[in-house]
Amino acid sequence: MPRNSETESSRIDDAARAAWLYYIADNTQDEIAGKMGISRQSAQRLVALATRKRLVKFRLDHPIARCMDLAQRLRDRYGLDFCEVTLADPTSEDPALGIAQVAAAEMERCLKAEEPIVMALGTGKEIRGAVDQVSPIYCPHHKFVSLVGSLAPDGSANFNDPITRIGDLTQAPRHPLAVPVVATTKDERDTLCAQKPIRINITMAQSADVAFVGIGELNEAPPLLTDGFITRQELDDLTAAGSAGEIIGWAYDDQGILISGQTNDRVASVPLRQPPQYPTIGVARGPNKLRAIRGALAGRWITGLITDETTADVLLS
Amino acid sequence: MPRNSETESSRIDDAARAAWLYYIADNTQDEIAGKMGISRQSAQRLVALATRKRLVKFRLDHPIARCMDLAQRLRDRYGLDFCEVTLADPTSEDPALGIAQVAAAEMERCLKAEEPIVMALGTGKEIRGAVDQVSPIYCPHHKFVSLVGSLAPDGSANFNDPITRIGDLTQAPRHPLAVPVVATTKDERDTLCAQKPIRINITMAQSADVAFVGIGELNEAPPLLTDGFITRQELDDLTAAGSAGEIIGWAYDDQGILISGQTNDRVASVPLRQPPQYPTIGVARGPNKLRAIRGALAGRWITGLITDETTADVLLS
DNA sequence: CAATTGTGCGAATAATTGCTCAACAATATA
DNA sequence: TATATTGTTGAGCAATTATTCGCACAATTG
Repeated sequence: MPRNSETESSRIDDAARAAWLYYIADNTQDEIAGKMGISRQSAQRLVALATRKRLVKFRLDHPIARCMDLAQRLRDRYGLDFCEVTLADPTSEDPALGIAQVAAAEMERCLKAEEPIVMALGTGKEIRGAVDQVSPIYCPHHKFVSLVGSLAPDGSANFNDPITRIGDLTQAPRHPLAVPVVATTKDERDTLCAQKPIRINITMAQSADVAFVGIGELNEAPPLLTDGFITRQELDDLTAAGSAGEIIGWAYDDQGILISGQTNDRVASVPLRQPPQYPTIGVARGPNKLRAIRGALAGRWITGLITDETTADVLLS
Repeated sequence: MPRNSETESSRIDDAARAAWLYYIADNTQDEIAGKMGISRQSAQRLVALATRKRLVKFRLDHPIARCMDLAQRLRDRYGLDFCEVTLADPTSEDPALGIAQVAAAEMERCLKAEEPIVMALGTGKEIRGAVDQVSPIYCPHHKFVSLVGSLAPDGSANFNDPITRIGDLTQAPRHPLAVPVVATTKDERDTLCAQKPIRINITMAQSADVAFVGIGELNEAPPLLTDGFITRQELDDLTAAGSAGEIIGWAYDDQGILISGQTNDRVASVPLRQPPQYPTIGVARGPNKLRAIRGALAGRWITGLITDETTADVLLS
């Protein structure tokens, strides 16, 4: 337990200071220890803390020829307005590795706009990871709106919502959707979505200026299942109906056609348009997402894609 | 000598890849070696190359309470519109350490503007260091103009000019001043500045939207002297006349009043206005710059300041 | 009030990274 | 063509960094 909030925040300050001395001023941890009057180990811990808490951000500014080429070919092949391909680490399991940084850079680009914009966000590890990489920018003139319910299955509000986080970073108004991802019945969904605050948010989301969404797989253990938003039975039914993937809860097949009935009747997310009315960037990578990404591209659910080298390779093969 | 440009650029690509695996994907250099099919040492060298070439950039996103406070007090005390204070490493000799990163972030902020702007730049290690930290952004609608001559004393064009560099990064038009910093005689200066292309650039610079300038000291061994722009005799004369510092070549005293005559009669830089007609950010730190910074503040030559903790401390004491 | 728990600390040690050196290959220069 | 020059490589070694462990301390809990 933290001693109190003051010591806690000064520890973070110290961590930032140590990390600065380490990464920017190019000191060794021994030197940092000397300058800050602490032991070498403590210096090491502070630096590690700063990176863990993402106080330091690494950015790689170099166009890798191969990635540029893959992105161009993906744009051409799938008629995308926007595509970025990042490097890949075939070993890593992290679904957001690399693409989070790229998505964050693109989000930041959107946020610099002088005129107010509405940015719509989905959920998932990729979007959350991207938001975590966004640098604090003061832009209270923008608005953030959630495309998908942010109530956990137990009904509690999810404070790890990307919407909450990016609102903090920008000090801008945020509009989470205070509904579950999937309602129990169609009627319940309709009732929930008819509530005035929810209606307002959905309307806002439908006229957003840009959206960032994850692309969910629907195979063995998709996040929708493991996070308890749908049951094993529902997943099996979706699979049997030919589901290839989902975007903000809407399941579609390999051709990108929405699955009729099933959970789609009860999803409380913002309705998707096909093709989208505004730039909609899909953020996804990894072999288990391939089918879902292909479906999303086939159905023109997205106008932009951020993925990695290996995924891009397969999508083009 | 590089084998040829292809191997050269692919080496940089490899460096970027290695650095990505190291900093973003969190691999050890051993793992990188394995994945890229090279020896551990080569992996180490690639990572080092990437950092040396500034392909990887470190950014610290945390408001250090003390720095925020110092900045606020500097703004209040000297009537600045803008002030940022960064951490300090008392040990380091690097005149641009830390402030370069902050200045780069501020430059990037300016560059996001949709409507075209003209950014004016001075010279010196601080400005050069800042420009080196700017990430490539495609913004050909902006323009960059130099406030000070970019011809070396031997008459050769200086390709390390910040203007050239930032023009490359943004793919925007750049307007260097193809004159020496200090002409041999007043007449020569007048003749040079009367040339049409020079006149055009000076006019553009005078109606810029923002400027970033270094603040030069005029003590034992200022850059103006060591780079051969002025002679020892000229420096001694300036010192005797009470010079405290210089901005883009214009020398002023402790009250910020321009030194009359001397090199100021022959400086081929853009004339300064007092106070400036547009945001003018001074970028400087370090004990040997204190007098120069104080003079610049007293004379209201700048509307903004980027400096470090220890310098800020002394400026406020 | 004692037990528990989480957290930070230093010491020791393991892992990783950086540096120097000598050999060598490619290119430029005489 | 011979010879410098420049830059790259791997090996071994030195320096730096990360991890583990046991202990101490403060806050919470029973």
